Amino acid sequence: MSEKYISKAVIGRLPRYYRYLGELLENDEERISSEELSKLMKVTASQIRQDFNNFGGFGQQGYGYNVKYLYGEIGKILGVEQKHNVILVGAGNLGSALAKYPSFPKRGFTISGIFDVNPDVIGKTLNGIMVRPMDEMEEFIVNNVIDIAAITVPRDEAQTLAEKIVNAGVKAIWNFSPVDLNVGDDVVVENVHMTDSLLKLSFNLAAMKSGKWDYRI
Amino acid sequence: MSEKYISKAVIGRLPRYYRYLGELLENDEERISSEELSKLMKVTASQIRQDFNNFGGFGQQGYGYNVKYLYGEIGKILGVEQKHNVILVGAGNLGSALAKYPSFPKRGFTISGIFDVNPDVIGKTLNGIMVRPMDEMEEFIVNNVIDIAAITVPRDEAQTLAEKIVNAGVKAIWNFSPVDLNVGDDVVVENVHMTDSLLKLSFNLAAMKSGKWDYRI
DNA sequence: TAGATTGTTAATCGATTAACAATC
DNA sequence: TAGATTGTTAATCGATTAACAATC
Repeated sequence: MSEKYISKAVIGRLPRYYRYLGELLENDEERISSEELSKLMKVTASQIRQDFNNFGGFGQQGYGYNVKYLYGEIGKILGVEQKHNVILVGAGNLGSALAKYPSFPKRGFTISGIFDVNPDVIGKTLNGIMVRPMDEMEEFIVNNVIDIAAITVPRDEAQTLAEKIVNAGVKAIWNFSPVDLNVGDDVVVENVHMTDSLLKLSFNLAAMKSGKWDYRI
Repeated sequence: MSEKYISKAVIGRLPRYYRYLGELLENDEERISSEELSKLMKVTASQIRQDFNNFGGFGQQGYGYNVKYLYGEIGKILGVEQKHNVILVGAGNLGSALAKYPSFPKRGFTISGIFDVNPDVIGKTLNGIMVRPMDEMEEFIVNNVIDIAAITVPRDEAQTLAEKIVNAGVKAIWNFSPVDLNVGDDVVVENVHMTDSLLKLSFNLAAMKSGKWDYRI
């Protein structure tokens, strides 16, 4: 296997590059050097060049990087070129917010199914998509081509549902439940643990105020 | 300054420890060794001991760690002992979801104000809290003791509002807008960039399917 | 006391930064 | 061609893991 190893650190930075390049593109910037981008993003130019060169050379000596081209290449790497079918598992407050979030369709992520156990929401529509009973989820996954399942159910239901989702053939889970899901290693999981995030903020605030810990990078 | 330096990596792991210890406590576990916890959390026992010892010795040789005590100590470190007053800046889909999220009050984070520019939502209530006009935000911050502002407004409004929030005296921003906020270094910012998170998932899915990159830890 | 397990030092590993030759 | 800036190797820095002495 001759696959190039890409570290978690690099992967974590790619969406941020994509975001900044998208903004530069909006502002009709044609080219940018690693030095200029480094000032904008507050990282080192060296890191930018190292990061990009994990995927091959996108720049040109003496010129820098063509913004449009670089944006496109990083988009390809991130899989934004392909369309993705997403289901929402859980139509509570967070699920509803995701259903209406405009950035996802813009990036090619289409919500094609929403599922919940609550009879009060089943049959209602969220952003034009009908909420179906949770029982029908597996059949729906099998009959449609679902790439990603976003899980927004309560903690204790998440693992069981994740197993059903995986058994039905989904290979990517976007997990908003405050648990670490246990799935096979042919399935990728990305967690959004909002409470963890809030506690990190709380730590940093307490650390700053107390002066007890030096916590910055 | 004799403050102990705590790395970002360690801070990032604290909420996860807190979560696991909370679950152990729910299950009436009295003690746990770093070895047992390491199996549960899928990290090394060595890392657990190193992490805890950043803050002083919480364990006892030959015994391990007392779950209740350790949970309490990490809670203190994370600032969960104190009550926090939070305002929501932006009452759109995500803001509404946050207003109704039950985990936050449970951890001592009280939403005491919600602000929006949209006349359609101003005056309405979210989870019993009235949505106020954005104009009133700064006065509200000054008159109340606000610890944290959660920003869920569109990208282009985030920086301007962040400045107003900071000028009014808030020292912690929980940022859900897809931009990096520019604030002084006496203000802490924690980002929840959901699109970035989705793109990471998309990358990992594409990498796994294509076999082009070896991307796991 | 003997066994278990922490706290902590030392060794290893990986990621970031610096430097510079290659080249547009 | 000369100047600019990349791509890439080497040096540094930081984080993780291993090992073990301290001690409950």
